[in-house]
Amino acid sequence: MSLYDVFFDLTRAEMHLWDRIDDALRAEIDVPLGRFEALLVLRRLGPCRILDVSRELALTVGGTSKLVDKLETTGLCLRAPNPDDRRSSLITLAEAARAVVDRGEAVIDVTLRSHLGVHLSSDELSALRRALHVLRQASRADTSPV
Amino acid sequence: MSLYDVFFDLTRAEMHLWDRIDDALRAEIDVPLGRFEALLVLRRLGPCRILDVSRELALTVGGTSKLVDKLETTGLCLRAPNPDDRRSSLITLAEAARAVVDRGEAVIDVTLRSHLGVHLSSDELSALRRALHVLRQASRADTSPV
DNA sequence: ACAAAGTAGTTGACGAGGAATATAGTTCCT
DNA sequence: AGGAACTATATTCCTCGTCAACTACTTTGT
Repeated sequence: MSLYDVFFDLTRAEMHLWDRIDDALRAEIDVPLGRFEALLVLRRLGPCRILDVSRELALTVGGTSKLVDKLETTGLCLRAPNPDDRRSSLITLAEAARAVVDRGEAVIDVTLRSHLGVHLSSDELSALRRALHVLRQASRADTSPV
Repeated sequence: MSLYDVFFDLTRAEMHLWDRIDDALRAEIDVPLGRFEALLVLRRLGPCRILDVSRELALTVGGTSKLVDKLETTGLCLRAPNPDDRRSSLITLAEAARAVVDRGEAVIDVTLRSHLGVHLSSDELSALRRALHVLRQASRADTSPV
């Protein structure tokens, strides 16, 4: 049993959960998970720059720019000029998007309950949560100094 | 603290570890991780069909076909006619690939030690292993009956 | 034996996201 | 003030992997 086996299970569990949530979100609110994650960030941060969103999502700025393009053309967010820095825009969650985000959140919760909650005891779940959180913090520390 | 937070940490930990291993493999053996995973499967299963590889990797058959194309053009594996079923080929690891796989395995191990082993206690690691394995088994059960 | 149904693989069109590049604006230094 | 260096974003091209359509072969049922 090597570390690779742990990593392999990590990747496949991630792929599977991602796909289940993505399916559910597309079916219920017609927004794929990648875009929905950006909506959650926008709601949490309030109006902010592409760069801020890209950091939260651990995506490149270029990728985030395109992601926001799509949200904008579907009317879920909008770019407004940033009065403090004309290089950037402030990305704002559209008012109409709030209800969508609320519904999507509920969809995710239901999906995860039936795919995480069902299979793991609450002890296993909190152990998982703790370990993943440690790794996430480590990866932040590993990435941000770059 | 919602289940989504656990899922979010899961995805970002996965992305980060994937990228670290991918970087290391490209640097050391010039094979990206996606292709390397297929090599590991081929070594483990011996000569087998596209379908078998696709199941192991949890990819579509079409994607796996293209993955094997690339391994074949770089000389790491080869397709041979399957005597038992002329619809399919048997994919075989090239002899020359064995040394590459051995080196890649070592590269992965070093990389994971410095990104998993360093940050998690052995208790945390085995809890992580256990929880992920449960999820992986659940996703197999969820997928194969389809 | 033969048609119908099922299975293995390939291919082309597509979408996601990264890397490199281009552009515009800002900051710093003198 | 004026230029060098830096920063924020947008854009282009590339790779990866999915989906859907298609071909070829095999299995099943009669």
